[in-house]
Amino acid sequence: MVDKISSKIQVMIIEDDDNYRESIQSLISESDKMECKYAVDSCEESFEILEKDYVADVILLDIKLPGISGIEGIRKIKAISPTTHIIILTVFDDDDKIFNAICLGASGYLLKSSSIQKIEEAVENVLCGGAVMTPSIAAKVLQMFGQYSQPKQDYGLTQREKEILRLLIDGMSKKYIAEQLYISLYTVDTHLKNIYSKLHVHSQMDMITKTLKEHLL
Amino acid sequence: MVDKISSKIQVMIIEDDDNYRESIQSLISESDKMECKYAVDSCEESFEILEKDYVADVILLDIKLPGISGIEGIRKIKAISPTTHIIILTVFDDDDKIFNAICLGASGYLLKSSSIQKIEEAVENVLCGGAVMTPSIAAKVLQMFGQYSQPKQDYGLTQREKEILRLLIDGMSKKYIAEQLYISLYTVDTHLKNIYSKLHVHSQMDMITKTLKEHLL
DNA sequence: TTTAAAATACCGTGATCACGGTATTTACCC
DNA sequence: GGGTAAATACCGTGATCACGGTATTTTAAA
Repeated sequence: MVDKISSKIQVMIIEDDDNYRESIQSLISESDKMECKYAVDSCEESFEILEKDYVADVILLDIKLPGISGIEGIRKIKAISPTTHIIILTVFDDDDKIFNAICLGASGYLLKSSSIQKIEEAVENVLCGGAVMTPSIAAKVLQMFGQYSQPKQDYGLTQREKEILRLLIDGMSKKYIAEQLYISLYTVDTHLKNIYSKLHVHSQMDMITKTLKEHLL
Repeated sequence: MVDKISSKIQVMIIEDDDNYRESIQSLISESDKMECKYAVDSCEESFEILEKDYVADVILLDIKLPGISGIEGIRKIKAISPTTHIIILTVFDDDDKIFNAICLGASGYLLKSSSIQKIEEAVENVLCGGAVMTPSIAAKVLQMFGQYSQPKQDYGLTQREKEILRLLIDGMSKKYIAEQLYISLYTVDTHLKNIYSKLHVHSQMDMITKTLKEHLL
């Protein structure tokens, strides 16, 4: 038997800074829960390993990498090994890339300055289906969430007007709406005129973009 | 001098479970960084205290409360004391309420089962402008983020088609777009026809709703 | 009970749109 | 050099839209 089956969590590191990579690898080696068989310096290398038999439970992934970047790598890694969880591990200056990363399916985002305890904790958490973020990242994510669900400005639409707006957004024509609501097409027109006036728009298109962008309704 | 000015972080607790409240309060009292002068069992009580001189740095807030709920309370607390950070502290069964909470301006969401170390850590983090989430919450938040920005389906729009789509979403008319791009109105029309065909829609409205809802572009 | 707001209905006109054609030029790939 | 995709241009017709009026009924508030 060449390879003894290990019950430890299989962690892979993709990081081009030799010092950091080796340092993390040796720290992980000291853990009794985790094991790091492969620590590579590019996504390309990791693909080769993953395409063979090796199954990584968690990959610690740097963003700034030569060749295929970490962000791009996420997609491919997920494609080769869907069950593998990815934790982004980087310095804090990538800002907008973070969002790409988490949208692409990374389960966590940690600073390189994080302690080995934090990393171990993160690894365990993502294996349980959780996600991990440093507070600064979390704050940004939450901030975006806040923006996303603010009705902020109230244009004083009446119930009927909102109802008609909803139907229009669902793709119905004025004519069809009139039929559905058992009212005259002229009435729908009047409502529409009032909505336009309240929203300060001059076409259905403007109205719909405004409604969807500002999350009215 | 009645009140000695303390340099410790001022933490307030709003929690209706007597046991839990008192237990947390006494644990905080043991900390040399935090101090808990007020531990109340309703939002109403906290309002009174905040409306006087007292300034809380952080409030640990339960969601399920008699009278004004924690969710509703957030808004008022923020109104009275805008600099106060709020950490939701509750059992994990509120699910959708979490999102309301974070959208309303809570800086963190912890489980009641969290250790005092985690709580202390969280308090320090939110004071630095960070946010804190338990991994399970974070996973949900990220999941929503992922949905929000997936192009998933590619309709094979060409560059020019995307450009025109963008301009239409910015509220421009076909005629105006033609002028801006120095092309004929007929050409815009042709592009539009092709876009319709690729997106399987039959009007600008449908096109825009589809584009915005599916986050194409 | 008076007032105001909301919902309803109607008309006409000019503008814009959707969509069926057809056709040419450019660029790139095999 | 032939094939293909992309971008460009043109035409006509019927449908739909935007918007200016005006006006009645219903409902709710004062």
